[in-house]
Amino acid sequence: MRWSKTFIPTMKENPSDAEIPSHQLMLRAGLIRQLMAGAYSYLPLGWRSVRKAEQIVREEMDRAGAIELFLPALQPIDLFEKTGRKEAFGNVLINFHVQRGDRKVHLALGPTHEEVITDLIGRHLNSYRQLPICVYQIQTKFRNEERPRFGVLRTSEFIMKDAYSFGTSLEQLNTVYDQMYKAYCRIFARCGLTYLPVEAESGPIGGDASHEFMVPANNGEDRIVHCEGCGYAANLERAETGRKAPALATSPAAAALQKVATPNATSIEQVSRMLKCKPEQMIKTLIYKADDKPVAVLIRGDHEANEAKIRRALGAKSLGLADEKTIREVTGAPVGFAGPVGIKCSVIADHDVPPIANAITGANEADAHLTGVNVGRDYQLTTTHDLRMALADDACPKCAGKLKLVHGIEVGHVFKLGTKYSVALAAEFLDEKEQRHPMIMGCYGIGVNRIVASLAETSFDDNGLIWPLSVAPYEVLVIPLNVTEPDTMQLAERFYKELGEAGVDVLLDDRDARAGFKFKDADLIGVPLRLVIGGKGLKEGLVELKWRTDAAPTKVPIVDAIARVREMLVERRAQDASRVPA
RNA sequence: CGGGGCGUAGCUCAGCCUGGCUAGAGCGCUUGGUUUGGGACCAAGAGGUCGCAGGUUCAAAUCCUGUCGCCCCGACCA
Repeated sequence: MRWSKTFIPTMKENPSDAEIPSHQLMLRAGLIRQLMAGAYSYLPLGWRSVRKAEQIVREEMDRAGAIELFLPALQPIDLFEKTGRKEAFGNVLINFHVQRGDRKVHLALGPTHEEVITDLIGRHLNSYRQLPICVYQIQTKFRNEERPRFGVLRTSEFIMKDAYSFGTSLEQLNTVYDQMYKAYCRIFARCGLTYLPVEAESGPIGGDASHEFMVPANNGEDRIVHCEGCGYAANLERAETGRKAPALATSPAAAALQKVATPNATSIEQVSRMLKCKPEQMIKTLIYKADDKPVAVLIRGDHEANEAKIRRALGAKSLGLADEKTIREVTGAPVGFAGPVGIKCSVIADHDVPPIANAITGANEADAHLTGVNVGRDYQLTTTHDLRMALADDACPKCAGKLKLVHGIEVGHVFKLGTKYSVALAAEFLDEKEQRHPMIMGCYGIGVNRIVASLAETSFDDNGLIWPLSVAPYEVLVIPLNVTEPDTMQLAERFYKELGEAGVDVLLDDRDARAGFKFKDADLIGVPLRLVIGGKGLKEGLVELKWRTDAAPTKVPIVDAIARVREMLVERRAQDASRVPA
């Protein structure tokens, strides 16, 4: 492509709306433009990268045995009513009525396609002999983001690869899951991303039934816990800690239990300010309802409760914060004054609670707290659990190391669904004994735009983007220094033509602009390999080659240039490929 | 949805507090010339319903009210 014939609106200055690197650079390099909050146009350069990422995804899905198809973005609302997800999605589901003759039809724009695919497969596959099968598509998804943000990272419309597997057994599910997991590793590695597969919260199926693929980045919305020692990685909701249960002995320094007035102080922050104590001196008492039974959960004041851990510790199916009425019944006080001393329900505590000597907690009485609260004497525990969100420097659950807390961008998710959708939509098969069973499903998503945005977010320098060869919009940028010089231009045209014929993605900067201007643009858009023609070098029969990441160019004789470029590309590709797992 | 910020030329912004001639700058754009290896220089231009609506006033980019849009923090995100 010739620069003068395509559309690459680069910008020297950062648009004021853009704050994070990927957003700024994608705008400045002319990859995207915003249409409205949460919706972006992909300009030629940006679209080429998206398509390259998409193609890598496609190749790896095919390699893993998945079958590509294409489902409608328009979906009848009934499907979502059947699975209960109209409710579950709520506002996120974009849905509307359209007029058809004298009727109104209620439609939704697909936020994902579990319903559609389950309906389709359930209708047409009926026998265990036809299973397992894994199908996928690359489609635009629509989710009404309440708050779109971070440029292209969180939008209301995005391209997603979604795959769905259907099988007759857990073994079949596990096999596909494994294949998908491996395919994902290859995909992100091929895209040149630094990625981390992390254990994710997976609902009632439990175990390791869900992994998210994260790109560590400061601006990532997700928080993940990572142990560099053993490689353990999990998202914050899931992350366990290696803390041990402490002794449940009353502190020898236990002071007298005292009630203090704390009018209107209902939060840890308010109480700590009023009593001039640190939050870590306090016990936060949260009243939950676990399968409709109230339970008091004790967490150290400066810690954050993890509901999934609490649910698992209690062995409960459902868990939610209790309503005001329940709290009054259990504590005899309004919300904000709960404490373990004398509470009328069962109590479980996090490991870090009993070691607090002379703790401060609610007095189960309005406008009052207790000080000098000590385990064993004032409240009883038989054991403790890991009930809070992991923190940096917590012990690793898998080794002797310490956990690190990092932010990440979720680029992929693999998930064992089970039979939720196949039951709701009657996707059943007949086994060899003529018994009906719901199919066992898995789903596997990849945010294609997010691959590109994650690269922009993590691979750049002061001058602009730095693309890996595999996802770069063009592989080689040919820059004739002076397009009005016939010798220069003639050679540039020849290189452009020959590289193109050799299957290289080449961009020719044929603009009549000064050298410095073109170099700045070249760095900004980040094309991996730069070939410069003109000036003194040309008179000596030399041209210059430079990787985007090189400090200085190397001079190559004109006659060798094309061969050298091809060689360099081959070497780089091999180098990149060596980082892709088998 | 709660909190905060911002809407003036294609982009970045000044002017607004304290109302007053024809609304400014830099970059970009057009034309001509000089330049030509890291975002050149000179000259001449084009480009603005000051987000929109209403109000106050002799007079509104500026003050008031409403509204729309965008950004950030939080809540939410099978």
